Amino acid sequence: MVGSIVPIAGAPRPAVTKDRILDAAEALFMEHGFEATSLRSITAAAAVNLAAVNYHFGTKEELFQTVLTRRLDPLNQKRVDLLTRFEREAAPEVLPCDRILSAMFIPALELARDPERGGKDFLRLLGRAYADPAPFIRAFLAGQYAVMIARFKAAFARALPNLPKKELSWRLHFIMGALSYTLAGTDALRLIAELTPAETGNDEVLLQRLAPFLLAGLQSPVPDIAEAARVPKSGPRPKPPK
Amino acid sequence: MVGSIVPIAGAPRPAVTKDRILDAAEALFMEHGFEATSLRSITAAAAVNLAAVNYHFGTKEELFQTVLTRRLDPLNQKRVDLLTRFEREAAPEVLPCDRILSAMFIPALELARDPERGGKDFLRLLGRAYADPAPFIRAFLAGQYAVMIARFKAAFARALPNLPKKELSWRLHFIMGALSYTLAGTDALRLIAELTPAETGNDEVLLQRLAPFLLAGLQSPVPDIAEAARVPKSGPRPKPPK
DNA sequence: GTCTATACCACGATAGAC
DNA sequence: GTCTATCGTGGTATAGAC
Repeated sequence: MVGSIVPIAGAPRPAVTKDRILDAAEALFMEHGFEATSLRSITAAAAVNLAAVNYHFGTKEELFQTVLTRRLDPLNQKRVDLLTRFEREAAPEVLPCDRILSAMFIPALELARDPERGGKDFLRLLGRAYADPAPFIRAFLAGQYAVMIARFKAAFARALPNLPKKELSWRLHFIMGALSYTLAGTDALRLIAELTPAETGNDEVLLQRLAPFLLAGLQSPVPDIAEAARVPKSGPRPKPPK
Repeated sequence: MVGSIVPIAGAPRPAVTKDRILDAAEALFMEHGFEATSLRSITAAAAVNLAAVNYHFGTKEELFQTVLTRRLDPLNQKRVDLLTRFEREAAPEVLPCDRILSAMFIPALELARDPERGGKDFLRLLGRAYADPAPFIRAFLAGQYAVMIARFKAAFARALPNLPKKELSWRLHFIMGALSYTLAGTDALRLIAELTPAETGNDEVLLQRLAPFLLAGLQSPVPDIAEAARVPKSGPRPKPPK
């Protein structure tokens, strides 16, 4: 496996082929998405041979997964660790929702501010991957997130004992959707909201605004779905006589 | 233009080449996404020649845009019309937030229940397109949504007079994110939330749950961003002494 | 105007030489 | 480990048949 034999000289080898490919791939995947990024452009940017990708990673898909795992594994681990720490600090009381959400957001904010680990660009890539229709990407992310989501869901269930489990599942789903979409960046969509690039470029402020928004939805009363299931054909329901 | 001269016989011409391509493309784009769908698979499914796409639509991108426009233009027009109608019915009082959200959701629900117009499958395609990183898709959708979003933003601004315009822009952005992600379907992600396919398959119930969630966030008090801007390095802020 | 056959170049992947 | 050569498939363009 990698590193079974260390290099003879511990000198500062700037970047081995494998790392050069990973760095170039992260930047290009981030900019153009998975399908639109060619292996030829990656190997050209990394100044390595085309076949090196196949040798080190197998397929383009495996390369993509490696790019994601490199950052995502530590991120989700930090989230779980931070949640555990918050819960212990709050014990014996139940950790409130806003603190649970903080345990999800704070590690992401730290990552966004650390250019050494990819910074906000990686969060953009992650958000895009989260919305990608490619089955292999969806299956991969489901596995990556499964443990973290289960852990956070249990924490929310304790904080919201009156919320049905199924409703909680939906709300977590909505939260992940809004979060990933927001992190994916806005590009042309920022025009829709009439936000200037300066306002959208700061991920910290962005997540600081998103968290209260999601918190309010999470803590809202349970809707009566059974009654509202039949939607009138564009017809107004509580219409006043005038 | 199309239809400048009607066919000599008004017979039920089942499907001309152009429509056959559009129908096949819609189904395949929906199933595999834009990049992963080949023109050869589309023309094979439509039983037309490969070059017919180039003749009728120019490029693959233009074909994709045409597929989207066919459903999206009427959908957004209905949303604006319904909002206008609701506002007139509520006059002279200001239309409340939940009614404004209804004007966005009801036409989408009707579309989801109409297989003749693509049904829920089209909404899935739309949600995926909304999250696609391809620049041409983002720019296209920004243009498609610009008028509708501006109209709804004005309505929300009247319903929430104390909410700063900038905060409202953000919240609309979050709403569009959660909505598009939810409509895009869940596939592998539904495993994260531990939802069964039967529970996720019903778009009506899904949107009925999403609307109250978003409404609560939309109406939540304005957060104090200035003070919260500095996030501690994983450090707990309101930590009680123990 | 419509449609077809065909050619072109870039892509991901792989085998085999070095 | 690295490289060259090559294969099948992708989007695109065009010449020409109906």
